[in-house]
Amino acid sequence: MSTISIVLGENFFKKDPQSSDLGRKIVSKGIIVLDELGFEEFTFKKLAESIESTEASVYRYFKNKHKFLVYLSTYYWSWLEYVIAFETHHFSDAKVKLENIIRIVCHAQDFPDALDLPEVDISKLRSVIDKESDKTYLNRNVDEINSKGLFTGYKSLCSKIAEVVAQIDPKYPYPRALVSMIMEASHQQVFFAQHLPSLTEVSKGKPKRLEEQAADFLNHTVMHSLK
Amino acid sequence: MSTISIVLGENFFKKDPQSSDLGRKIVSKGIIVLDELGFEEFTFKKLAESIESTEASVYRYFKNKHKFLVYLSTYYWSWLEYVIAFETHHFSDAKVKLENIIRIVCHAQDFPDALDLPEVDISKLRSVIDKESDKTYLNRNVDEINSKGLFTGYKSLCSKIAEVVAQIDPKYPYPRALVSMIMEASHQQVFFAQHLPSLTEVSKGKPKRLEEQAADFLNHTVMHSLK
DNA sequence: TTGCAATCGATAGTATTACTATCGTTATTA
DNA sequence: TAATAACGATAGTAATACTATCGATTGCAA
Repeated sequence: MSTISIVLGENFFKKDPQSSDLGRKIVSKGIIVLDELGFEEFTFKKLAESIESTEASVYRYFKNKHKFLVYLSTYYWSWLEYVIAFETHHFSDAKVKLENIIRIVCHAQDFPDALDLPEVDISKLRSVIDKESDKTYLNRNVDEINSKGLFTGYKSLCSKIAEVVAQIDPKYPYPRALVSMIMEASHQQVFFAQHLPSLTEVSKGKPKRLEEQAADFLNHTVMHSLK
Repeated sequence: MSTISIVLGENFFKKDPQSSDLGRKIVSKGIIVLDELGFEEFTFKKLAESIESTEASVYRYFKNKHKFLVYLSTYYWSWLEYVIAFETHHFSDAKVKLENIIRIVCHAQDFPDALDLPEVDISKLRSVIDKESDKTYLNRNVDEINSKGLFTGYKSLCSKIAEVVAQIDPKYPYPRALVSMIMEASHQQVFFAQHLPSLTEVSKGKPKRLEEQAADFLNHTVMHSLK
């Protein structure tokens, strides 16, 4: 048996949280507390209390909570890129491949346990990403953060998907815009279904899961745009 | 000559900012300061200083800065709904109508001075909406805020556009999802062009304005999805 | 014109946030 | 055995996000 691990560069932290028990606890419990409180209410002090450590110790690993969110987001996008590669590399037909990618992006299908992450509850992390990941870049310091390479996880994932789009229809003029739009929509539509249901047909009252409904909608949109 | 005015209900404030000079100043200067500092750095104290008033006075009008953002957002969506009605009511062909609506939503075309707002710099307000409006609902209190009717401005606008979509293609299964997706994309794509250019073909290096390029992309997407 | 209410500035005060810094103990490693 | 790293404990600071009170001005109504 094996486990995978996502390794992030040193720009993402002050001290690598994967290098110690405390660090791993900060990440795994941080996801849970962040999910419960939301980014605005979340503080390092509250996280520290929940793991019976101290504020100062958490600050040894991350400069501030925004950087912590960037770390978690990149961790998630890197994992997703790996899952997509693992699950779709064998599809030769680009159309089928893209359809599956979209289903994975939406979490419309299960993935094998081998792709689980040690210590990290991936569905909680996904929940955090849905609600908070936009805040990584909806920020006054986007340009500075971007210049340090902290968005490469997301950009790399989008690029790879855009390449598949371009394979299907090389003349389509907006592969990257289309991909970034559906990436955002993949969590927005589920969020809307849960909180502002009048904004979407994705709905709790239907037989399929919200994630599957979102994937159906996005696949419909993408396939009609192409070729 | 005439000016229009957007009137919001009393759930949006503690004291109606349109009822006094100070209130109007809070709104008009608030937009500017918010645009400059970004939501996280923005405080009522800084706003108060910039209009030579006091923190306590600002708090007399708005409970907190999040409510202030909700006020501004609703103000903007209400204005936009009015502009759309004014500028597109004469189109009988639903397709042409939708195309124009999308151009207006993206700010891809000018509007007559008659639709200007007194005391409010609409392009600055638009800039604030682009960067910050998602934070109105990406929030732990979405459900509470929604239950007080504070998102009706946005929901109403989306509904009206979705109706036009349904007119064009009554069998299309996702009119509301499509509209909410492109509403979000209309500011995201411009934001990406400015800060994360690898995520979109909308680009500063092209002859058309970013807003026009975004409108072209969204019109392409919508028209291929329908019928 | 007296008086009342509303408005606002001025000031003060509190709890929490977002950190930074230092110190001492314990565990690890060389 | 000695050095070092990791961490908990504690303290402290500036800013934030408020709430509360007081007094001066202004307009309007009896």
